[in-house]
Amino acid sequence: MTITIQSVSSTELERCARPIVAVDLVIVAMQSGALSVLLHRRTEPPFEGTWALPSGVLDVANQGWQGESIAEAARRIFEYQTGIASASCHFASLGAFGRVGRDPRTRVISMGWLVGVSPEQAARVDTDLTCWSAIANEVPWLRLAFDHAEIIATAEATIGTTDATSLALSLVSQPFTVADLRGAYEAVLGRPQDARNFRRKFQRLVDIGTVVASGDKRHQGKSRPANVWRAAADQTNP
Amino acid sequence: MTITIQSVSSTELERCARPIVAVDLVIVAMQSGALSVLLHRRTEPPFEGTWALPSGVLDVANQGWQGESIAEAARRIFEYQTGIASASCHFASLGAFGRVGRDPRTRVISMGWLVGVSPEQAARVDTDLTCWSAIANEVPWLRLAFDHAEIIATAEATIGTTDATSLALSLVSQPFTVADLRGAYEAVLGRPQDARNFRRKFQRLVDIGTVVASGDKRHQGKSRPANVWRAAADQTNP
DNA sequence: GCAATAGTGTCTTTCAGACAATATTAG
DNA sequence: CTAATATTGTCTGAAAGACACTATTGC
Repeated sequence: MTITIQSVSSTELERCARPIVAVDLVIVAMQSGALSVLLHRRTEPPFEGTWALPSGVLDVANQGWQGESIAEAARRIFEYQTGIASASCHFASLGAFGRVGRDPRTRVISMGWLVGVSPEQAARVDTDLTCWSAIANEVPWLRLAFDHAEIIATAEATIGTTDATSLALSLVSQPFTVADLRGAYEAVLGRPQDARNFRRKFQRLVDIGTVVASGDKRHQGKSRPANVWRAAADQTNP
Repeated sequence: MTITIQSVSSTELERCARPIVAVDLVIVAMQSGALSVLLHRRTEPPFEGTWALPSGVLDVANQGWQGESIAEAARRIFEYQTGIASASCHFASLGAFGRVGRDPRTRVISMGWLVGVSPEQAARVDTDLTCWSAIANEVPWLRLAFDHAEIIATAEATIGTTDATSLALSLVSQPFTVADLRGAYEAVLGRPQDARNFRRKFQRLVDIGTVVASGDKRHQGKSRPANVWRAAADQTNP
């Protein structure tokens, strides 16, 4: 038996039911040396009173034509929810989360995005109905709204398998010392990094131009001053 | 200035415009030693007469409640379009493709999926309005419908960066010889593999149980018979 | 014996991880 | 001089790539 491949007809395309497409943000920052996720407390059903990821709905009709791209939506919703300019932040897609029933109201396909922000940026977020929860802390995950625990688990897996450099660079204040960046790597990778081996890895980042010397030095207390560095301009992933 | 994070309200969720969510399949198979992609010729606008990837629309309302998950949709549409049982095939998500204007009719967010099929399965697909096009062949990509050239480019990038083992195992007939699998690796990686170094890599797959000896031997023409092997049962990615 | 493919071992390079000593500042 | 942090170099093991020979079959 052979099969002939068929296209979706235009009439079928017009008639068929459509889901909502949303964006869920896993916004991470360093809090006292560990990775934390930004959560906010829901004030209406469903899941009223539980913690949830910041999110928003993809714009399909505005801006004159078909709305905005998914990456644009992620940045717009991030800026709307946090007030932070997205240009200096690291964005990485976590894929689609489309389980049936993940939102009991209607069918929602959500695109997960991982966003890394610096300590200064993180400090600007209002903590009224929000909190930064350590990602290693298992307790709150059990009671998160929707499938947000699954999205955070995917974020953890993505963080663990992709190159840590872009994310770590987005988590440190600019400019930074080698020790600062090493701390970010340790937060991202979840394990201590040997200072000497890390310096070798850092040197490779210098050699390929990912980080550049700022020329200044910085010293804290009574110790030898450290050289300070900056991420090269093109470190954000669109 | 501080910002308070807000949830999407239920009324906004009901009112807002919704996109179509679709699935585009990059179905790959080995054709005379090289990777090929299954294309079909469109018979209606838009892009009438041009080549396109097999695709379908996510089911949101049927099956009683909210329809099907994205992975279920990918397998359903694959089986509908090819007649091949999806259980023995390798599925990997390529992410979302949601550029504004990618479909001129209406806003469509498409989930790309990479599917690897064996030569026997590939041979079952009718070649009436379809073709297997070598993935290294640049010419047809220029004239593909929608953003399907971009999806195939993403598939190539994904193939080049992820571990080739699962995909290669899905591309060979079962059972297979070491030389068969090496040919699949060469097609996937796009470069020749040294037989001796590959045997060492293969031995690691045996050691961790990814492939198991079938016990038989196979010989072609006048040469020494080769041992034949099988992929372990749990090689498909859902 | 000859043709053809299957299967095995060694050397080198590269990268990651374990490990200790020296350098520069404030006090 | 002491405290504190910054910076640098060596050894070792794992894995990948380059490379040549032996083994088993049909004819």
